[in-house]
Amino acid sequence: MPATNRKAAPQRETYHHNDLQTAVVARAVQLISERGGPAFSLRELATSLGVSHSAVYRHFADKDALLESVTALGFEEMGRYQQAAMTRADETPLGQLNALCAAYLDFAREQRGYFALMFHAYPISDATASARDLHNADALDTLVATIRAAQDTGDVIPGDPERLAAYLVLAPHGLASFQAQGHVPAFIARQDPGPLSSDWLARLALQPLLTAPMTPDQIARHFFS
Amino acid sequence: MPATNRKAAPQRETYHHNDLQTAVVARAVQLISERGGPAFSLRELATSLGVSHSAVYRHFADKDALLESVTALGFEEMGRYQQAAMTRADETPLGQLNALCAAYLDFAREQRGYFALMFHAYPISDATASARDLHNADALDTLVATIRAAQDTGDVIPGDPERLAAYLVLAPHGLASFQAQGHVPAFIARQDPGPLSSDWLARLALQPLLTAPMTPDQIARHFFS
DNA sequence: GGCCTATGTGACCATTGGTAACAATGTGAC
DNA sequence: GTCACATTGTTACCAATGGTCACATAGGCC
Repeated sequence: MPATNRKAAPQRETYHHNDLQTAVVARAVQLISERGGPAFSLRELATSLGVSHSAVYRHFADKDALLESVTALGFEEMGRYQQAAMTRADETPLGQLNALCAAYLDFAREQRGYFALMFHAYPISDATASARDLHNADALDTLVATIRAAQDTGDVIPGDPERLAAYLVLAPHGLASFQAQGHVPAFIARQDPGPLSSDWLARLALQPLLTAPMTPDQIARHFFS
Repeated sequence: MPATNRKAAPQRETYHHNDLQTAVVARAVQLISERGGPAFSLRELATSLGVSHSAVYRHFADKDALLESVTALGFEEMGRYQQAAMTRADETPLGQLNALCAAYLDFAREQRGYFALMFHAYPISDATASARDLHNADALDTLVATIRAAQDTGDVIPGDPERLAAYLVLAPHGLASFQAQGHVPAFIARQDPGPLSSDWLARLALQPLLTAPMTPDQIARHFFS
């Protein structure tokens, strides 16, 4: 036998795998995360689960269908990042805004694979598009409420909160998009006096909306005390 | 003969193609532009040029090498968009800023294929990364100078021009990234009272930097007089 | 003309996404 | 229990793809 040029399939003793569907998605998530995108073959995925590649087609119409499932999980995960940011942030609305931006950037950095599927795929599938709209509807409520609160405390400039929210999404998304690609342009990266941190980047995006933006001096003192 | 399931190869009468390298890149640009990304096979490219697929390997080490050449052209093209924006814009610095942002968005929309190669590929190749840095160095000079001018006229809020430039790149890039994927989130799209135009989107990104942001009423009057 | 190099060809390979006929297993009706 | 049937998995197969190699053709230079 030519035997194993791939890692030996973990032999299972039962003929049926009992929850192959879940196992396939889980492994796909893992592979995508490891490789920063859907750079795996169905065959290697199936083999690594000790299953023939055609078994996968019992559970997913094709590879795209599998990727859509994974993408949907990505939006859920992103929602969890957002919620965690809200609960973990200090109590000021401005702190929360900062945490929300930072969470977006953390997600793009830590979950490259998900981010690529969610935002760097073309053409975007209908399923992904509606998953995104659903996520946005939720996320927007939180964001707008937080902006309103930050306006009430006088930290954020006046204006229609939903409009400000639109700005506040675009800049972090732009940054996240660079970040996800693994190469933040130098002239942006050097806005950060230290190693790139999400908190820093979030602050950068937020500055234009602040009634009292920090001076470079203040920033240096605040972060490198 | 099974004959042509693909479009018949345009027969050439000379054995040598005389400038296959150029022809390959040109056709690759065309295919990428038509399909919004590198969704073509070397074989179909070669066949459409009336050449065997292995001929391509005389001029490019592999497919990635070809894509890198195309990507480099993308940065050149983007530079032209930027320059055109500067010369075509009305004479006020603010108008120029708006035109620069709009040009970025126009590029993302009109040159989806280039944009995808340049900014939505992962991992980014070294060649692409340095092409980008080169482009950025040029583009940044223009941008910073324009921002400075707009600050002098009092249209743009004070602050380190390079920092403002960083923001001004991030927001349009975020927008462009959505746009390139063909699905601008609803809550962002509805900031625009009319059909999505780059000019509108540019204005959206610019608003937070303005000393006198427009009201929705003003915008409506300005665009739908 | 003769030689060397550049360029193109066809045959071949392993891998990939996908399909289909078939085999093993679970399940519900009787 | 067992018998039909739907699930789930397997093997064998297919066409397309990126890539390599030995070979063919052409151009340039002596």
